[in-house]
Amino acid sequence: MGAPLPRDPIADAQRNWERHGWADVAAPMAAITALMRTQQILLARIETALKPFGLTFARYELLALLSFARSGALPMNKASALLQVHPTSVTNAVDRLQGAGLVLRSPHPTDGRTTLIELTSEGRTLAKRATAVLNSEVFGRSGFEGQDVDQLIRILGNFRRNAGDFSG
Amino acid sequence: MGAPLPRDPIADAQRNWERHGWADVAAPMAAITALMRTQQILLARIETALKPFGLTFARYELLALLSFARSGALPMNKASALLQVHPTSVTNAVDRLQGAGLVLRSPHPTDGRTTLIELTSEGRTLAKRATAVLNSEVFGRSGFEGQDVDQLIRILGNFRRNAGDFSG
DNA sequence: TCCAAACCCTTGGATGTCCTAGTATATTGC
DNA sequence: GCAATATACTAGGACATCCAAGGGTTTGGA
Repeated sequence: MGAPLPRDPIADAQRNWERHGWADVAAPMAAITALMRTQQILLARIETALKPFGLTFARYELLALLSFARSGALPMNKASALLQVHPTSVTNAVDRLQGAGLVLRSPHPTDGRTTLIELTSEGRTLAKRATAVLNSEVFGRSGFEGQDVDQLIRILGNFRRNAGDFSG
Repeated sequence: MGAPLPRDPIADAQRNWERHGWADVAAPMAAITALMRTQQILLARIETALKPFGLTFARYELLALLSFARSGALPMNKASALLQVHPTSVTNAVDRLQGAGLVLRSPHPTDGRTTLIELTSEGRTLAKRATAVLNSEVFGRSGFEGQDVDQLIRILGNFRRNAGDFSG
């Protein structure tokens, strides 16, 4: 977006919070704001890596999820639950993936309400190639140190459990 | 979106990565995926808290930024740089805030290219009230433990510096 | 001086997310 | 068995983000 700022704007915000008498919540405010910004940076990296494949992160996630399902197929509602996004977002992603020939919709054998998303062979191939690039260009160069990765997994895992994402 | 899942889908993904021979990047993948999901949860909480004020997080951030500027005014490009979002996103936010009477555009006194965003008194009042609610309902109940907040600030701060957000 | 390059903001288009509402199919209870 | 309730997916709309392109303003070098 531009050259680096001379100072960390989030640290400045934290100081502003403290100066205004909100010292008790200044640190969580800073942590949450930093998390939002970090997500933005990482998402941009991921989208850049996926662009050559004509994929976005949302579509890639669905493709990857399907590729790990033994049968290569999942009901839409199951995909929505596992990806933890709104059902309409899955509909949107499937529309586009289907248009690109990477997945197809098929009726559920026993439940007429349910639609199965099936990976095509093109979809499976593309998922594999995209994963290789993501692994090498994004996850392999995350910029997080080894111990920090473990800390993040622990802290964010606790948070997500408390937020009701999973009960395990 | 629904009931908690019986198992953590991100931990499952991490196991899938390891099982497919990508053990070297499985942990960063899990950390990054968890970060994306956490951002989603936090954003939803923030948007819920701001809804009664007719604000979104993007608009709130701009309002808050202005309220900390001594003069209560900032050039659009400065706001874009400090919030670290694309200039068009600022245009969009200003359009809506202006429509709500919370800010107004005024010409820069010496540079004809630049537009200043000015907080109105309604804007200043609303920013104050919205901040109070965010502090008590979101930041004050973040769900992160004290030490973890410090860890997050440190880890994400290092990441953002390495990513070129700031040089400090 | 003067014109090209740099900078600032806005418009238009593509994507993704969510919410609300509507249609179709299953399940449950009387 | 049939009506009421629950579940699954989709259509339409509101927002936010980014990119590409365009028009106006400044700056700086020839």
